[in-house]
Amino acid sequence: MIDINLIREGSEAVAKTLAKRGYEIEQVSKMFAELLKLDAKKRKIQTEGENLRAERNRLNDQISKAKDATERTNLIAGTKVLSEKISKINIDKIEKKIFDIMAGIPNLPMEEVQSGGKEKNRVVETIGVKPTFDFKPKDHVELCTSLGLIDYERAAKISGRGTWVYTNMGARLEWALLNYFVDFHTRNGYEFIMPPHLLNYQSGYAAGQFPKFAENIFCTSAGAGIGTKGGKAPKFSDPDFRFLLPTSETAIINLHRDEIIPQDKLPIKYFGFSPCYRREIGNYGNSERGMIRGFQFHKIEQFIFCNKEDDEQYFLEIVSNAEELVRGLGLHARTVALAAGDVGGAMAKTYDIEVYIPSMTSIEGGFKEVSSCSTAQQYQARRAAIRTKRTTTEFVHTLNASGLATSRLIPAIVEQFQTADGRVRVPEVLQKYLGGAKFL
RNA sequence: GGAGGGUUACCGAAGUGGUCAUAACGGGGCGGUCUUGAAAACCGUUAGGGUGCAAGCCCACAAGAGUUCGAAUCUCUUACCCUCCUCCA
Repeated sequence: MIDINLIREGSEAVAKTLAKRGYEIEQVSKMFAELLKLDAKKRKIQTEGENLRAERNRLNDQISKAKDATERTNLIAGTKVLSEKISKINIDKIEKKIFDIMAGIPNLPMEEVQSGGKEKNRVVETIGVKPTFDFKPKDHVELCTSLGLIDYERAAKISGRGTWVYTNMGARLEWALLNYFVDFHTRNGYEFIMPPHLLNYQSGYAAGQFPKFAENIFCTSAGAGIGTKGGKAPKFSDPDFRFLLPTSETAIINLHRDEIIPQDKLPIKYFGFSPCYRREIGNYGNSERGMIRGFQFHKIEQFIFCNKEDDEQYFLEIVSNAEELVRGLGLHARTVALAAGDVGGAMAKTYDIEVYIPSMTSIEGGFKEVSSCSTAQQYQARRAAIRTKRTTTEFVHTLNASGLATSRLIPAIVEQFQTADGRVRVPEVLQKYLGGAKFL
């Protein structure tokens, strides 16, 4: 949610900024005109209501002090009229309209963010060197299967498409990656968070998942289920409604929802671990075989709450942390500054770290995102009401970056580190977590 | 799942239809005055939101709805917490 004052004070400048995301200036201006009209109307109605209330409060005060029954009766009659008028004033409807428009406005890309869509993304950093092979390299699905790291077929049997089972050294490799990340962030002074995976509606609402993006989310409720008497689809209104978090970020933001964080607690640096559950509607294609995209994957997320002037500093910090993790594994990857149109709606600036997967070279050069590093500035904090108090209360800035997602690292690792004899070299930093194993 | 009890400020807690939410009373933290220093005492502060140039006004007693001229107080719904029973890794 952006600050409505920005639109009140300079709707043209805001429209111009949104145009960087590909919005039509004319359409945006029209929407703002409508919004400002509603806003003025809302404030007028609100003032009217408050004046009536003030008058009623005055009369009510007099009722208890009335000298005789006649005066009392007259005063009561007066307040009755006022109450009648007050009950007719309904501000909820107009407020909801304003909220709906505001909720639909994405965050404003920062000045340094390139205008335009994906094609304007810019590589800002190259990590490692592109591996070369003097034999015919295999793809990750083949390698993971032949080495017994992942069982795709049985995963389909027990769960369905878009899932996989980690088996044997595959499971240990996954575990090793997570350990490597946990140790790294802990060393850097971040606090480890393991949130519940099922969250309530309010958390989804504050994080912006509901009601607009509900179709991307798995939802549950106690009454839902096949063969259950009275089984039904989950509804928001269901007292047992929960949803499976799409990233631990959703849980971490909500940790401090509706709180005023004391200055001496800032910055708060967390890293969270959870599986990420996503429906991925319409996102499946042949190009994303194996574990490139699934309904459930593991991700460690860095998350920072800070004062606004520290935003830049911590943005650089979380990007460099994510790069450091990739570099530590010895993988070839790159960091890309996303153009405005490719930056997620809640974010003001995003750098993606993309790892190289040789078998996918034909698609965008074979680079796949393993970390998305962003600042939301005040956008998320405003919706979740997370503030701090200096001279007045102000919204904190929130920043988040994967650190990292494992499901795309395994394909990158097995493909980049494969040897002519069909084995895979274990990155040195992971060996201690794998009992010293040098090869898979 | 069953039966009770609760939710008011930083904490404890009073208030049971208007005269106590400018929140009684007790306690802790931080800052200040005073002091050679400390203690004590005193003052300020320790979570708010909306609107307005401002004075101010409105809202906030877990959340929502209702009764009433008027609700912290009465009624209903929901959430959360505690105790006991039941169940359980």
